[in-house]
Amino acid sequence: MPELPEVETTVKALSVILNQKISYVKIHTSKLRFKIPNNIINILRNSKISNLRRIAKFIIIDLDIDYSLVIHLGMSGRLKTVNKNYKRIKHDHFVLYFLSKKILIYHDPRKFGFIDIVKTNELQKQKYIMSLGIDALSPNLTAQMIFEKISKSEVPIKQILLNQKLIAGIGNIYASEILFDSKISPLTLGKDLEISLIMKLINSIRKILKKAIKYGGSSIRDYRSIDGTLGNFQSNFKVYNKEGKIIGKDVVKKIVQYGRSTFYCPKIQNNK
DNA sequence: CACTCTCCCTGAAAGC
DNA sequence: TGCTTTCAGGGAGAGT
Repeated sequence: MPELPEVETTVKALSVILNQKISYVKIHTSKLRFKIPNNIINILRNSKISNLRRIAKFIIIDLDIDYSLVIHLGMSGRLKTVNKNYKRIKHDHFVLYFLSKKILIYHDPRKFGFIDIVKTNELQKQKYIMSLGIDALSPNLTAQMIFEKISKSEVPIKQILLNQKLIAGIGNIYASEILFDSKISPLTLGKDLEISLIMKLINSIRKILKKAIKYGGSSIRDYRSIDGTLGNFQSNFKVYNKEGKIIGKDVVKKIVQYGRSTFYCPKIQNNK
């Protein structure tokens, strides 16, 4: 599932299309989470990729014509590139053909992702970007900042971590992994987290996400295969999807919070 | 505004 | 075996 590390890895891998000129755009399915804008074909055709970046879980592909292509992978979205001889497979929804014969494909079985085109200088005004909190890997993220926002919250920390308005980039999988690493119970309410624990939490956020990027970076060698991005990560999960696994004197337990599964070790994650 | 819940979608896995 | 049901997840939007 694409969370911050997978998006970061994808953006890095996309460097192969940097400075490339788009020659042809094909929309196979316009109805994703939102409809792909009609004008996207005209804007993209003949433009050149000038920059690639990530904002939270959004992939931003800047063009040389002051427009930016915005891609969100939702939960099953993947981007893949091929050099030529592309043959469309099921769930390939959007395809960019480059003058160099390289091809970029957006593939998304569940269609939870979306694709948008906006003027680059209006990107920050888009509601999906505007509402985002500080990036999970921002060096400016401080415990004080988070403490001020959650010190009255009755919401459990697991759910707080998923709130993109507060901290952007963490999804359901890494939320469990981060809490396990910081030995904080997912059930702890925001208001009950002392600043020292928030500092610990932030350390774990950085540690886990950076580690995932590192592993993602090594698995991305196989970027052309669709499932390549996730393969190597799973073996690194300590608790996610590991219900019943014995860790020390504890056992991984699965609970459901706000309709999302949470995996944790009740004895280890006791906030001590 | 802040919070909770439902829904979108498909494929994999579990259930029968 | 094969059909049916359940579950997974990011985030918008509705409801409270």
